[in-house]
Amino acid sequence: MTCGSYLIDRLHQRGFRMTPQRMAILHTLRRAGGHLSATEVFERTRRAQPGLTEPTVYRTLEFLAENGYALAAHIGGGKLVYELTEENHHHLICKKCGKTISVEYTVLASVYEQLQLSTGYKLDSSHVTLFGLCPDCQT
Amino acid sequence: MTCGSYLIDRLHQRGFRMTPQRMAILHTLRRAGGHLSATEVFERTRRAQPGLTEPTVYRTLEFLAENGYALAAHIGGGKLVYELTEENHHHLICKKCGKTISVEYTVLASVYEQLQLSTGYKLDSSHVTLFGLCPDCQT
DNA sequence: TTCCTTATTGCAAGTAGTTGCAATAAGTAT
DNA sequence: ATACTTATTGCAACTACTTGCAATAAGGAA
Ligand SMILES: [Mn+2]
Ligand SMILES: [Mn+2]
Ligand SMILES: [Zn+2]
Ligand SMILES: [Zn+2]
Repeated sequence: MTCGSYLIDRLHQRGFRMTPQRMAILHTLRRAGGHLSATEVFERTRRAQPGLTEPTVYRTLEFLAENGYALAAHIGGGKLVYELTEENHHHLICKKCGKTISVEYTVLASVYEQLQLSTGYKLDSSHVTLFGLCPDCQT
Repeated sequence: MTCGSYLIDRLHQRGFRMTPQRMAILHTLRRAGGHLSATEVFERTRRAQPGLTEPTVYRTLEFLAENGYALAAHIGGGKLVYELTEENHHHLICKKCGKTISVEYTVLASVYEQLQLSTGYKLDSSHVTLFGLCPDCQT
């Protein structure tokens, strides 16, 4: 039916509920395919859900990310974006022009394992964002 | 004299100016020793500089970080903090309890070099923040 | 269907951070 | 000292994000 239906059982098993708002926000994320800010999600989802409010969007996105239904990424300048969980990947972002490239999930795996051993911290090893300067901006 | 005096020549060489506001903000950062948010910097610096405004604080901190006079770090939840450049280090932050530990600068050097070779990006290799769960929060 | 519990939402008000622009004042030259 | 250039600031208005709380409604039980 709608594009969030597949989640209903998983939500219920954990005591959560499916709502029209969550359904619509999931639909927006699915349709976008890539990274969206909370404001973008709000503006796009509102078209199908006129009553939708900003706090609901912020809380829903946080909820989805915390429970593994979506990925969050800090992309610099304090900006936070979300996307639906697809295959695992990381990002390199150019601080100057904003150009973003994806990095294989496996590239960071060994380093993170080493750090986990030496510190005891269990590190996020998915959807990590690294910053730098792209080839064009290194003048 | 005041704790930002040592910067005056370096600023002038680049066409920048030293101001009472910058001096006072540098003094606040120096005295704190560790990470401070923009709001914390504003509230502390205002005590010595009553006319100081928020935009000036935000712009000054951004200026200091962009020009290598201070370090910025995203510490999760969209929070951004600043500190004066001392010895190089990274941070591991627990997403649950917020506990932060420092990591040797050298730990990440080799990985970042490899990534630079494979992507062409020149990556930030100082004051990197990684997220995860500390030993206590891994239940 | 109807009732019940409580997760979730909307509202209203608040805090945090940003931006355009005119006024100020740091530094330099005369 | 004085005048000049323009980097920097303060102001005001704006956008982004958060929070407490009462009202709503999802899901389960009777
Ligand atoms: Mn991504
Ligand atoms: Mn630090
Ligand atoms: Zn670039
Ligand atoms: Zn912890």
